[in-house]
Amino acid sequence: MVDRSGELSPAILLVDMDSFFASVEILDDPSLRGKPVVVGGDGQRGVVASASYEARRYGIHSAMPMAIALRRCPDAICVPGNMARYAEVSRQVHEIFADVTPIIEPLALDEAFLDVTGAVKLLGTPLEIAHSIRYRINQELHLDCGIGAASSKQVAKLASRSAKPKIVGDRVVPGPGVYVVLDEDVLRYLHPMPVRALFGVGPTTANKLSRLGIETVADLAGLDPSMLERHVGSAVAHLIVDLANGRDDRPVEAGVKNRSIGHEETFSQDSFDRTQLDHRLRRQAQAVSSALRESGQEAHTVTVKIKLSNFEQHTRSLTLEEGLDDHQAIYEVASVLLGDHDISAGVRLMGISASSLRPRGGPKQLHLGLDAGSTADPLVTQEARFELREALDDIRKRFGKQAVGTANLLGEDGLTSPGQRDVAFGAKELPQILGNDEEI
DNA sequence: TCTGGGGTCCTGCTACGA
DNA sequence: TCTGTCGTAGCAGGACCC
Repeated sequence: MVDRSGELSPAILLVDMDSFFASVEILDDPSLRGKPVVVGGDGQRGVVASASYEARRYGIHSAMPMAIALRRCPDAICVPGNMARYAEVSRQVHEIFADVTPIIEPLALDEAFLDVTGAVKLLGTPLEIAHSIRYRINQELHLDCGIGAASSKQVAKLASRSAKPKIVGDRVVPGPGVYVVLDEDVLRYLHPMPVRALFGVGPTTANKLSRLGIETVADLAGLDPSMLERHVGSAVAHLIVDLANGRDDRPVEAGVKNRSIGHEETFSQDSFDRTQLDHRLRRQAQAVSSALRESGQEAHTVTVKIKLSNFEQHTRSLTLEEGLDDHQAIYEVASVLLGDHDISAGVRLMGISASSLRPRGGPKQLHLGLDAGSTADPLVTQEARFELREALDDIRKRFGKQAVGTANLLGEDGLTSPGQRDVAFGAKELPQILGNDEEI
């Protein structure tokens, strides 16, 4: 067969590791090889994060409640999972990608888009590049993957599924490993698929479309998006009709930063106890603040989410002028937000998320909490103000009297004048809680 | 059968300032 | 001074992804 993958422009690969978490567990413990392995939370409330192909033969798949998975296959070996280890292997996989192209957009630990357009002259056609990446992952890391190649992200993603092994009945049928969809074949490839295959069509949207008699991508392709707007919203309507017609010009973007960082947990038993929730909130605030500092960012919005025993979900959020990255400050904001929640129904899950992220170390707007009336704010403490003043004095001692000033004295570019340090103070007050932080 | 944890994006509503 | 309009930002909820 003639390799025409060189005609793809841009040439986009989607590399998807096979049963990634389960495969890493088997790699680390070869006695698991050939056995049904499921990775995920144990207990009654966990779900499957990854399942080996032997486990999939029993109808087990990711996101399935662990209780059901174990009922389907009582002999399945349940492994709790080790995200740090998976992240480490993921980094090794990315090192192989980096030898091919710098344009890598990770989707998850086990998946990434690669734009290999620039590598074609040097390394061969996209098909040859895909095979060489697969070969190296297999030889160097002893793992398998499926790779889809196309000139758009959406089609490359679907092609990667076509490349992977399939479960037919209770048999595992090997896939081709690499699957290329040429531009001239895109519509032929897409149109017979169910609408659910498209990115952006989940169970809810698929149900709505089904009620309108739209079952396949071909059904969707012939529609005017404005006819769908009333049912699925304008953004989704335009997105899915475009995708159904093979229109997708989203580029592969390298170095995309997270927009939020969060931590949440489902409790083994519903909690009705505010003191217990408060302890857990403090722990979650520590996890989030550590992650923020590790990423070199600070958050201006803090959101507390709870899921009640009846699965109702509620969020409360607060946006602050100053960025937070220390756990005490995040905890205090989260604590106020949690106080707004009615927990009488019992809390199944609770989490904190930090968003509106900005790089740490840029010009800061700290809050003094010193002006009249501001002490009404529950977050203002005498201690914090005292410590803040001490910190200011320290800054002035070390960097001079001009080292700190008020935000309204900043230049139009938001920066202090040359020679000044990068700390300024705003007028609306909510204190930066300083010091006494065992993590700092 | 009974639903995790990490995220992103969109929508509708409300408040607020110009 | 009051009222209506518009744009923007924040908030809460929902759908989606892996």
